[in-house]
This record gives sequence, structure tokens and C-alpha cells, in this order.
Amino acid sequence: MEESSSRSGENLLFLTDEQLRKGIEAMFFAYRGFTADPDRILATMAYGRAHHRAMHFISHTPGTTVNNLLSILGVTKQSLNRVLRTLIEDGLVESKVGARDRRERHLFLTPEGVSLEQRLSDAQRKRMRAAYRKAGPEAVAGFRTVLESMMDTNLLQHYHDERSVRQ
Amino acid sequence: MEESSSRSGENLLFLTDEQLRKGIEAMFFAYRGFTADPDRILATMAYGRAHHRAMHFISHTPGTTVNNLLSILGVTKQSLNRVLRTLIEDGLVESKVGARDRRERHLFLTPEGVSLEQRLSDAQRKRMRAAYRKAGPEAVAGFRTVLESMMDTNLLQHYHDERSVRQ
DNA sequence: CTTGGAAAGTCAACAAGACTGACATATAAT
DNA sequence: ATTATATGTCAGTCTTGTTGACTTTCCAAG
Repeated sequence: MEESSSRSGENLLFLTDEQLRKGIEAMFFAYRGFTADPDRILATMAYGRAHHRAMHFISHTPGTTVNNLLSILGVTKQSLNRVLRTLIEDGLVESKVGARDRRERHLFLTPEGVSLEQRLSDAQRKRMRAAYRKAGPEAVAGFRTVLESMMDTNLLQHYHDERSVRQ
Repeated sequence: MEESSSRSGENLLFLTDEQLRKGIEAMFFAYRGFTADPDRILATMAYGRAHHRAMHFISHTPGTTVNNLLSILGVTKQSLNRVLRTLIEDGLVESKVGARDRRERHLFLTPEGVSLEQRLSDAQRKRMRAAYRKAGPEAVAGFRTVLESMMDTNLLQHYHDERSVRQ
């Protein structure tokens, strides 16, 4: 409730409860817009947002293992497995037994998987590009800065680990 | 980062597919962090994110009707009703028959509801405040600008309508 | 070499929370 | 009186999360 704390020289207007509340609502509405387009496409098939997320990260890091994907997505392996199973059955994802460790499964998108993933992320990129263009490069830099501070760094550890090892 | 600004007059580096992909992933990870704290609290009771959202907007716009809430939240009435019913049963939300139009129900938080809502949004504000403070006022301005461009303005129509009428 | 634990992945059953569709009730508007 | 609106409810489905139990595989200690 310390609204007028801008007496100490710095302008801290952006830290008032009202500003924070607006930021919270902006996150809610923006995230809904952010997922709306791919969701519309996915609704026409038997897939959901979870399938999109899995395909996104497989596309980005081909050959990733189920365990890596679990850490990145932050769900249980049983939950991911259901999604993965349908994607594999439908020929969008391929699962290859690991050469080094035969317990591991390395995941890749098939050409059909690449095609759907592109269709989905094109829709998402289109909206993101429009927002970026409208806001301008400086706003985009600020956007990224705040988002990065908002992430739960603990949950992200695996993501960075995995990429540095694998690339 | 911004190596080659303005070669054709404008710097469009921030619109490359790779930058957009990073923005998309940042949204995903940040939103997860954004909801993590209230989710942890909610998990200890019989409530979920849907209850939090309902209480947030009732708190912000006391006396709002069920229909207004439906438009803002973008869910079906059956879905909202399930949430609302439990909140009313548990004494967190009060539903008053409209004076002007007795078909309408006006929604308010009870003292208990206010208490829980505060506990939840305090957790969320805390993280948002930390992110804002770390990023600084200019980044925050950019953050808000991009988020506002990313919202689906069609879906938000009701929100603004309702607030201008009601305040 | 064997054996026992740990790790990776799969299967089954269940719950939350979204959805649709049909229907009921009360009230308002025409 | 009839029609439209606001809300609430029942039944059934879907996605996506959960826990628990299981198999296969690897590895390391005896």
C-alpha cells in the first residue's frame, strides 16, 4: 500500500499496487490472445495445447529425450506420454531408441509433424510479429526483459542445461 | 544483441523468426512463473486457477453480474457456474439479486473472500514487483505496450464496456 | 558374474476444468 | 400473451493434469 514512494528521488510509480494489478491483468489477457490462434487450429483436430507445446520443443531441439522434454514442460511423464503416444501413432513424431543408452527415446518430428508445427507457430508468430511491429524495438526489448525476470529460474534450469549439453 | 541497426532506415532485427520464437518461449515460461505462486496456495485447498480468476475480477469490479464475468473470463456459464457455486457455498462470494433487474445476480466478495483474494494476489504481485524492479520503468513500459498489442481486442470489448458503464 | 537398485519409459485409472446441448425458472420487454 | 434475457442445472465429452504400478535397461557393489 505504499503508493507514494517516489520521494526517494527515483520514480517508482510503476511499482504501485494499481500498476501491478494492471500488469497482472495484461498478462492474463495477453496470454489468452497469445494462445488463441493455435488453439483454434488445434480444436479442429483431436489435439490440444499440450500437443503444440511438445511439438514446439521437439522441433526446436530434435533428438531430445522424453526426460528432457518433461523437465522443460514441467509436467509428469504420464501426462506427456499420453500426448506423445497420440503424436507418434498419428505419424507426427518419431521415437528412436537411444544408441548410447537404450532406455532413452530420442524424439523427432516427421515431415508431417514439421508441417503441422509450422502451421501452428506461423499463426502464433503472426500475432507476435504484429504486436512487436506495433510496439517497436525498444518496447520489445523491455517486454523481453520483464518476461525473463518473471520466469521461475528454478524451473528453467533443465532447459538451459539440456541445450548447452546437446548443442 | 542489436548489431546492425538501421540499415534500411529501420532496425527490424527484432522481427526475425528467431527473435519471435524466443518471444514465444518467453511468454510460455513467464506465464508459468506468473501463475506458479497462487497455484501453490490454491493447491492446498479445493480450489484452482479458475476460482482465482473469478475472485480477482469480482474483487476488482464488485457488483459485477454473472454475464459480465462470463464475457471477461471467456468461459461458458456452466464452467463458471461450477466455480461460482463452490465459492458461494464456501462463503467467499455473495450473490445478490439485482434491484433494477431482478434476473441479474450481482457478485461480491465476503470478508473471507477478500482475505483469500488478497493472499493470492499478494503472492502474484510479489513476483511481478520483483520482475518490475529488476527490469526498471522503461522495460516495464515496453512490456505493457507489447502485451496490450498482443491481446485479442475482440475478446476484451466486454471488459471495457462494462467498466465504462459501471464506473 | 550375479544381483539389486536406479533410471527411462509405458499403461491404467482418476480428477479438474474446460466444452456442448438440452432444459427449467424467473423476470423483463414488446 | 408472447417473446427474449439472465441465470442455474443436468448429462456427457474432451484435454490434460495427477498417482500408482509395471517393464526394460543400465550400472555398480558384492
